[in-house]
Amino acid sequence: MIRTRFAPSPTGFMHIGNLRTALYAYCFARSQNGKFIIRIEDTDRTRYVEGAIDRIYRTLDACGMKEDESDRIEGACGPYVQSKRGKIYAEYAKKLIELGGAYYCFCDKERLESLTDEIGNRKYDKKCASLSKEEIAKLLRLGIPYVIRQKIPTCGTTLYTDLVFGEIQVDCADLEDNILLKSDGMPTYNFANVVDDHLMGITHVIRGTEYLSSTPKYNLIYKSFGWDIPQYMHLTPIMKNERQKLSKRDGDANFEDFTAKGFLPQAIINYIALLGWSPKNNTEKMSLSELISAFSIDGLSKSSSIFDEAKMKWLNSQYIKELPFDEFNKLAIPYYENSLIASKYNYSMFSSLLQQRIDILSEIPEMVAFIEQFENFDTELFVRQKLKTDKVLAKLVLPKLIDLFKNLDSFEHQSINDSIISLCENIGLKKGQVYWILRIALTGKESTPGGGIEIALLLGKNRSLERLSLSYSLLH
RNA sequence: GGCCCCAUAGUCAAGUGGUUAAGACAUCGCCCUUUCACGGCGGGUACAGGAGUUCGAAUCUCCUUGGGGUCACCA
Repeated sequence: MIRTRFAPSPTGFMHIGNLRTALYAYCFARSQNGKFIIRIEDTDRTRYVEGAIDRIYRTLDACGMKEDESDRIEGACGPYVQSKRGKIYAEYAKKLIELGGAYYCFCDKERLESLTDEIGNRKYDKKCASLSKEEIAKLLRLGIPYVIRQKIPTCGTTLYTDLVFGEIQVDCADLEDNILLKSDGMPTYNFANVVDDHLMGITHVIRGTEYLSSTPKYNLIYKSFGWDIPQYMHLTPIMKNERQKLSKRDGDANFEDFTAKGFLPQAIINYIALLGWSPKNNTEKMSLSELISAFSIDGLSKSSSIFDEAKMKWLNSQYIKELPFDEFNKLAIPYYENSLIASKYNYSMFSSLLQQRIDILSEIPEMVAFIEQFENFDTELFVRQKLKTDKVLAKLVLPKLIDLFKNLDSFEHQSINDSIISLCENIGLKKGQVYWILRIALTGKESTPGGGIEIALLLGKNRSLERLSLSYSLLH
């Protein structure tokens, strides 16, 4: 049985890169009829952020990824929060010492710092590795603070096969005797991840490449214990540009910032799935369940990829377009409420125009602002080379449009259209020319959520007339 | 700096010794049209550089260059 895990640290918000790691682990497990486990890695209490765990679950829920075991879903391998597993680590650390894979270290901070070299790197010199049993017992009795360090062979190489990168080989001499158990009794990642992955029966470890070259070290621990080593899939980072990882600070890498901006969770999931992985058949728009059935390890990329919000926007627009109208309208309401038209109109009129022409929901306020906002605008907008319209033509047409609107019996789409057509015939202009002038005169905007008639209908007869007159006066 | 890893267009990416080097986003042009948008059609743009191996290399090897990761009582 395949078992994968997502093991985030509750140190802040849910980063897009983390989400993608979770997504791959989830898809891989589901595609193999395996289990997906969530484990909270909170052994560093100084970095703990209140509410971060909730955010992790909230994000996973929003994306539709349901775990099989976690702190909130009972499983056989709990607890699923590392801070609640202190005793387990202590016990296994002792055992590892007995097995010769670790040792007590009593060196204090000052001594450790004295080991720092010119470039600022520091490597422990294994001083305590040669302490005798008696010395150790004595120091322990004296209550000297200690840590437990991994005992790494002084020579030889260690290697493993990563499922995406292939064979990775590292010289033991390049590895350090890392701290496994801190002086506060808590384990470091170096130890906790090994113990937990083993105890939780994880068969495939899926995580970022920052662990690619330290994995041999972890494998040494598995070997000391005589445990089976899991399979590894290391994932390349998502970059902001060629040289920087997606930054946490800018708020552009945060899942909830994206949803607040009006990105749909399924679009986000879909987009990030494609960053670093591609399906065999090249399809791009895929639901979570399609992602699961298409997922395969050999589609994983070895090189890092740059996050491109423009493409995610495009995907988002695809999802928006296919939403049932009522659902779109419902999602759009908060954005209307935050706009100049708040509680003044029947929002669904706008929704029917907007659904086909926005990429993200947050474009809505700007798109509808013209309804309430009509000020002096640049009359150069009347100039449109393709249609051969200009200010002179606008000056000619506007009075006729005003007359036309005044004399309209019924103010609805069909009748407006009919009279505009006959107007065009009378003065020998193309429909497009008149409509362009109408739309600009009504809105003062180059881009609007609808055409001239739609806008006129939204505004109503009186306001349309007001605006036409005002625009006409601007031409003098 | 040592060690590990990576390298196809502006971006994501197919490609695994023989292809006119896919596709998508973006961009540009045209068409449709009641503007923009939507939609349709089309264009330009890529194998980082250099040596090999081979009849033949984006694909294999080496070097160079560029980039990333790592070297914590952080994960």
